[in-house]
Amino acid sequence: MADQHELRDKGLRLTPQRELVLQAVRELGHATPEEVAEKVRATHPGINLSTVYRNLETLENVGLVQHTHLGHGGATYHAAEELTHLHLVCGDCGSVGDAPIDVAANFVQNLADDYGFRTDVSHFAIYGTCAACVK
Amino acid sequence: MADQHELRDKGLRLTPQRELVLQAVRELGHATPEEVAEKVRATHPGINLSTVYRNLETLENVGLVQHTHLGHGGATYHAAEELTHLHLVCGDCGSVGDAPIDVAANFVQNLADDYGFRTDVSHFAIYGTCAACVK
DNA sequence: CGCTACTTGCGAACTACTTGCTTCTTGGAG
DNA sequence: CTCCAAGAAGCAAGTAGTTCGCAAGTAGCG
Repeated sequence: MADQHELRDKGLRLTPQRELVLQAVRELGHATPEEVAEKVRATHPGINLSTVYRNLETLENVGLVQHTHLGHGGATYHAAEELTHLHLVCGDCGSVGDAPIDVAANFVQNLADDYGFRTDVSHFAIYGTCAACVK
Repeated sequence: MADQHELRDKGLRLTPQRELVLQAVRELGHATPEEVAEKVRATHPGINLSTVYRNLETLENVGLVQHTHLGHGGATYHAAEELTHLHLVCGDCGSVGDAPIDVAANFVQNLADDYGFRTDVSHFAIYGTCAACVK
């Protein structure tokens, strides 16, 4: 598995727990640490919450996962491969929709041109009201 | 004061503490509940943190202040009058810059057209790297 | 196969925020 | 001007989410 490479290059190991955490993130799409832990417990009940937290942090350093703020305060994790969309969080119903990252391309360009600011659009959710709740 | 109106219309009161909280938010531009509390304590040392939290919530319901997520998890409050800009948070140095809301106009329009999503751009910070750190 | 450094599990500690309860205060009514 | 009900403040305990310390376990190089 290529993942092993990413880890070992930094002197890290691919432990069963770590593998499970990564797999859980990939399957869940986006999930809070708590949700990841729950998922992992399905196949490995003894895993500790702090292990999940540590592994998410580790995997993030290596670049295999990334976190996003969806608003409630807690971070939400993604597999790095999926980071091609941004999140539309509805303040009314709480749903989280996706949109391809290029709807923001123009916006990102504006910020780069006018402020020299290099934007990571997917890091924060976009807050508003979804189509269903607007009605 | 007009504020009194906004409050009383909803059966709420204008207490010294509430006034101070509002004033602190206005003076600070944007601040975490903790920072507001600290500011208020300068002139009213006995104020309780929970009072600040409750007042921020109350003032938000009335529409005099609004909160934004800047990322660390805690909310950040603004006076409603100042909500005409969005926040550029730098992941490297942690600085928070402002940008007029119209740089996002295009982006907002895209989301509205393609997804029927009504965006509140200022609610979440825009994450990235500021000009100074890009160098 | 053995060793060493990285990891895990677990409990306790922390931080940021919330809630319950009692006492005090605001502000409209009399 | 005084009274009173409802709202608000203060305090303290509670909760959620996350981190830390340390002893025991284990991946993986040699």
